[in-house]
Amino acid sequence: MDLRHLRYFLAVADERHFRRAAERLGITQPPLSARIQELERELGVALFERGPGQPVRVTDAGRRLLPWARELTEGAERARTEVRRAGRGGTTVRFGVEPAVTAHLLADTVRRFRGGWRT
Amino acid sequence: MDLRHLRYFLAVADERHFRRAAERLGITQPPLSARIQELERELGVALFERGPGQPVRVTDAGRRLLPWARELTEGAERARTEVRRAGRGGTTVRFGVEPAVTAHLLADTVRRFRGGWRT
DNA sequence: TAAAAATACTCCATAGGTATTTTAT
DNA sequence: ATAAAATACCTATGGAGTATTTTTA
Repeated sequence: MDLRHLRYFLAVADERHFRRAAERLGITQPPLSARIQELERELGVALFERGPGQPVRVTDAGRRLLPWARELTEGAERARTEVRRAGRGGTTVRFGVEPAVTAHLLADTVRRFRGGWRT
Repeated sequence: MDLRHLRYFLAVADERHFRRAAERLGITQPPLSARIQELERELGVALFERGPGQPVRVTDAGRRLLPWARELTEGAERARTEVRRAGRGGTTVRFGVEPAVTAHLLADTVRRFRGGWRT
């Protein structure tokens, strides 16, 4: 299982249609079917019910995979962004905001931050 | 960037030594160097300082990648486990515990759960 | 009969192996 | 001189494409 399998899985789950999902992914339908079959074989479980003339349905096991697939593909994207930024000398900040901090104060602070903290 | 790149990255960061990391990964040193170089090229930044005779050091950007690499590789493992279990008809439970719940009560409840809830 | 996924195959890109080179200590 | 990573090159696996088949509604 790699990130490609998860992206493909998400596309099929989203489109509920292999050909359209393949189109969205910029590939053709057969390799998409192959990748999904690989994933299903590795996990030992069907992720979709499908067949000619039937609508594609996500199975229970597939539904379990959905949030993980989203988390992992999005996490990879965030990692790329953060590390690239670090490579350009930037950084990434994460902070909590207590309820006592008003939206106005927060917005004002962010505005100053983007201006370079010239208070 | 796929999960393999992240596993390889973690191995090198852990061993601080390409040959030993490769050994741990069950491959040889040259393809490991190649995969790390690919990752660095994709991210546009050096992840390690290295060279003959120098110790391998993780760069600042590499340090930014570390927690993501751990989260993503471990997340993939958890996803596999959870979906396989669902395929066997099992499920995965996640719940919070308020401080009023004593460790003893919690342990007792888990024990009953594993026994099939025959209260 | 039509639509959709599966299958068969071919080709190419990429991962991994072996041998060798380069270079900082 | 040594140790370690980089490079060169070869091979094989696997991902993607095209053509075709299968199947069920």
